[in-house]
Amino acid sequence: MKKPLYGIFKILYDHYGPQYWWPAETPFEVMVGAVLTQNTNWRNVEKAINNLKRAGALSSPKKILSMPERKLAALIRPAGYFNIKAKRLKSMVGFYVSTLGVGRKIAGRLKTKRFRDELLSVNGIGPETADSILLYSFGRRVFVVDAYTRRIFSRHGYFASDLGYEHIRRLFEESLPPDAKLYNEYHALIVRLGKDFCRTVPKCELCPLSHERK
DNA sequence: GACCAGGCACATC
DNA sequence: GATGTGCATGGT
Repeated sequence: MKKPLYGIFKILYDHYGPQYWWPAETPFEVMVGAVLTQNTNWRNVEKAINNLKRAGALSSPKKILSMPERKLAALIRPAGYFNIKAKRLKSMVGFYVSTLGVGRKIAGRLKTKRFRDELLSVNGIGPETADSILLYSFGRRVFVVDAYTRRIFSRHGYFASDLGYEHIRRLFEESLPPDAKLYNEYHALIVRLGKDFCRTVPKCELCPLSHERK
């Protein structure tokens, strides 16, 4: 019998302690980072975010909207895919200003399901980016699934490696207490574990979960 | 020089 | 509905 997912959380938490996610100064910065980190090393994202900060582009969403796309792309160059991500940032910030409202008043009234659907309709925001924004920027109770989650838990036999995003998300949400703080910490711990051990080594004996393997 | 990193949209079958 | 491909930098 496999250890419950909540048990895995406890192992990780005992091993690593709190992760204090998301690494950003403001909720808006979380949203920008969520787009920039798509298939990209966080170190590269940090360089791009620092460029944006120096340019004053994170102090107000409208600065990003008024900035020429080429200039925006140049600033986020270190994060890779800079042309496509410049477009995605523009559409994401457009949504932030128009639909969510600058004071986030509208967002507060949206139910999470509706909020998620709205985010998914924005160009450049897919399931993981939407869920990262919902959880880490707005504190909504949504479990974030990423490549590490899929890789680690499929290797440990919890599901097939090609199981769909929504199925994996549902599995975690239905197996865990409904607690946004828990989801926050759990996803961060999974990423921490993935960075440490589960990159290219399928079975690493140093992994804190290795003794849980059947 | 190959391989990878906290995905997504779009084309094609 | 599933599968393949382009997007791009910087670290190991």
